[in-house]
Amino acid sequence: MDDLNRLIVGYLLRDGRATFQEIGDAVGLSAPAVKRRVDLMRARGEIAGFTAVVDPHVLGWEIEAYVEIFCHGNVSPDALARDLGTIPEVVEVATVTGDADAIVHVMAASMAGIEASVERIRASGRVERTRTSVVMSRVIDRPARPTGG
Amino acid sequence: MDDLNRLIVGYLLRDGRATFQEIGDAVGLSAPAVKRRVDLMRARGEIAGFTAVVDPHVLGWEIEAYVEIFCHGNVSPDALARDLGTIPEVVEVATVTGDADAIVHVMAASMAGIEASVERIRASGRVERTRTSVVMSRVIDRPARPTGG
DNA sequence: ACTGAAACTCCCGGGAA
DNA sequence: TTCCCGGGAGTTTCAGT
Repeated sequence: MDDLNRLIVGYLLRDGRATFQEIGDAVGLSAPAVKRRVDLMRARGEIAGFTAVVDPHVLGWEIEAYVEIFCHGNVSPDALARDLGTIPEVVEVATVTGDADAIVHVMAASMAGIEASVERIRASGRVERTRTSVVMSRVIDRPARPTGG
Repeated sequence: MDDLNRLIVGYLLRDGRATFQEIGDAVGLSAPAVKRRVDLMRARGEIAGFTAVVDPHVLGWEIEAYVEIFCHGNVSPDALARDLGTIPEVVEVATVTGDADAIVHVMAASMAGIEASVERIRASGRVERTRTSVVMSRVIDRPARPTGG
């Protein structure tokens, strides 16, 4: 991963549909050279793909919440992935330091969907209790952190 | 926002660099027809843009944290956006119900970067105290929630 | 449908191991 | 020499009107 690739990635983050020629002009490479590098990065998994950036409301995901989960004893990330991976509303899971064992980001079409998801989270394995913070308004949401996939 | 547009968006979420013709074949439209619809959705802001999906580590954002912030009195989303928008490491901000007033997602290149960001968050305006949960491992990170921008 | 432009695929040249 | 990487031209496909 050299600086040239970083430049190309930076360009693609700002405009995922930029032409290879356009990128090439920006970084000082020919279009085929850019394509080769992009193909390589895709093959290596450094670029997972390309996606449209969509207002979540458009997709019908109206409500979201952050659920802190507190577990019995130790939690392995693998177990978490296994237990929570089957819940479609679960969009993000990260084990964290501090009070909680993990933070789960949930998105659903309605409050009932959030409730059901939290219920499923509770039911899954070692979860002792949860603490839910429902999002009232999303103030900042930057593309700096691509969500992977 | 009709079903046809939803189909098109769905296709673009899976492949942000799909050609209009390819999308047209999938949804039963001609390429120009697809383009007109996509242009309209972009103009309306339903599609905010297109971006590459990148492994965050590749960009040098090695460490992330969730910072709950507790404020004096009321917090307006606008004020939050103004105060926190200038901190580049701040990737997500959402006002929430529950204990905290808002949850801030921070990504940085190092723990020092996280620390500096939290310091800046504290310094900005009405923040009374913060509670930081550093991410140990990101277990699930789904593309279902496009990150906006 | 038509025009211009971009993508894709060769093959070639130069520099480093 | 061998391998890697970038440049260039021809062909096909796509974008835009």
